[in-house]
Amino acid sequence: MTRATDEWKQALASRCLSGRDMGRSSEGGAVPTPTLERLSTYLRYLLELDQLGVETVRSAEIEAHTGISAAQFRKDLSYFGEFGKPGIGYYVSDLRRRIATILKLDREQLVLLVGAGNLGSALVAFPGWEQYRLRIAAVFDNNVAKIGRPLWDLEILDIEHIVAVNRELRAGMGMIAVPAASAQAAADGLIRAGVRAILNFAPATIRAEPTVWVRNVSFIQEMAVLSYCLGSDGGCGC
Amino acid sequence: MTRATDEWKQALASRCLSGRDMGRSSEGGAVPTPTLERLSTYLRYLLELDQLGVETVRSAEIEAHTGISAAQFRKDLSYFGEFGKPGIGYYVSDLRRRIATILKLDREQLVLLVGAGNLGSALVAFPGWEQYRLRIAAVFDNNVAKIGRPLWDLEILDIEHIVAVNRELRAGMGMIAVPAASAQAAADGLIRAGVRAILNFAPATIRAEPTVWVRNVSFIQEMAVLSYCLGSDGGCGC
DNA sequence: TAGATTGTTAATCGATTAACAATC
DNA sequence: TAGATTGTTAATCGATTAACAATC
Repeated sequence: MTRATDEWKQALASRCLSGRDMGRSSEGGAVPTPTLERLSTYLRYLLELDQLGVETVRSAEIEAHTGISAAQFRKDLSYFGEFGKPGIGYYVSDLRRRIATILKLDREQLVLLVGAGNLGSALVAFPGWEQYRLRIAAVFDNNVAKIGRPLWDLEILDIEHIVAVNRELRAGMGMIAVPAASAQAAADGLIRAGVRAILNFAPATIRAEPTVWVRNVSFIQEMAVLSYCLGSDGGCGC
Repeated sequence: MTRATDEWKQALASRCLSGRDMGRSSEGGAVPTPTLERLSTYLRYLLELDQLGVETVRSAEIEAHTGISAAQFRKDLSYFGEFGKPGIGYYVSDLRRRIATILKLDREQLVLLVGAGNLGSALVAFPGWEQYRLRIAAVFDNNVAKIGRPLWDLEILDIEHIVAVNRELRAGMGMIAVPAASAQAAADGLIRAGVRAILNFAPATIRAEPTVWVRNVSFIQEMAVLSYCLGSDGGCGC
């Protein structure tokens, strides 16, 4: 058995896994992680309302449509300033814009994708990126049979060239859509290329320096939680 | 603007979104949701160790390889009983088996998938299901151009037939991999078919009775959180 | 003005951590 | 036995909720 070095323990602990670290609001206070996660849900609903031409929205309506309580919504916003008018509510397009700015989604953010398999293909084809001003700028793989081939409107690039490619692109974010066994190598490549935030879809734990943010999406873990809930008629932890 | 009925508010609140509801351990106590989520991470690591032929593992090693603290690991297990031997650690294959049983992954669990697009295709092709004893038993779509065609080793079925099909299969879980606009209809179909737990990949809020468990996987929300973290050199909430 | 809804505070609730007695 | 590691308790920490004064 390998034992963790203190370095690696520290690296893990200081990132996303412990839930201990906080964001900073514009006023310097700490922003809870769940607040950041919910901001994106508010943004989704506000984009919907904006497209429908709705002008104002009240916190009670946010609760009705997202399931997040009105009090929670107002508390979440309070980390970043004042957004509404008592007696009226919130101006949809103003709030949408301000939340987008908080999340740095008011400018285009480039994303590198590692893994041109089925999941990678689905990620590139996902139609929602544009609305959030995220753009997958390049796709990489280590499979010579795939390199050079197209993946939708992108050409699959050699993972060996990731550093050189991103010297041009300067993407700040990356996604890992490779098998678990290759996930760490993919992360290392992204980090060498200058990526500072990584979304990992592989069922594997990624090691990275504390300056690199890593979040994990594991649908198999989600299904495991739901499996536990099966059979319980209420009061399940999910 | 539509206002939420109390019914619908209640339905939302009593499911997964608030984090208020708890699971129940075998001893009747409440199990925190984060504990259930971590159990699946432990299981993943234990499956790895088991395949490597490792016989015992200590909580400090769990911490080193998963980033979840040793104290947290022991606390999580304590909701379900005693699993280890002081001075020794845990027997890998025993612990693996017992965690699988807690998560009801000691038997095959059937899953219905709605949506035979790129994401649905990637989900069917995902090689990890078998290890968790999850099996996608049928795929449904409402697109006549797709119905009847194969998706890997499955035939894409008409969503209209979902109730009849699941009268045979008796799957308890479902996954939604359709555009946001169709997500609620997909959920309604799954629920009519008798599914009790749903994993929703669409960026949409699903309404369901409190007896149906819903969890959401939203990679765009994950990317939004990471986007917020960009630029902060440390102390980001993710 | 009267009614409605915000922003914020304090109270509650729940999860994580640290420490250590029990025990292999 | 001595050393190691568990299971559990109590303390800490953080997030959610409820209530209400401020204000449109």
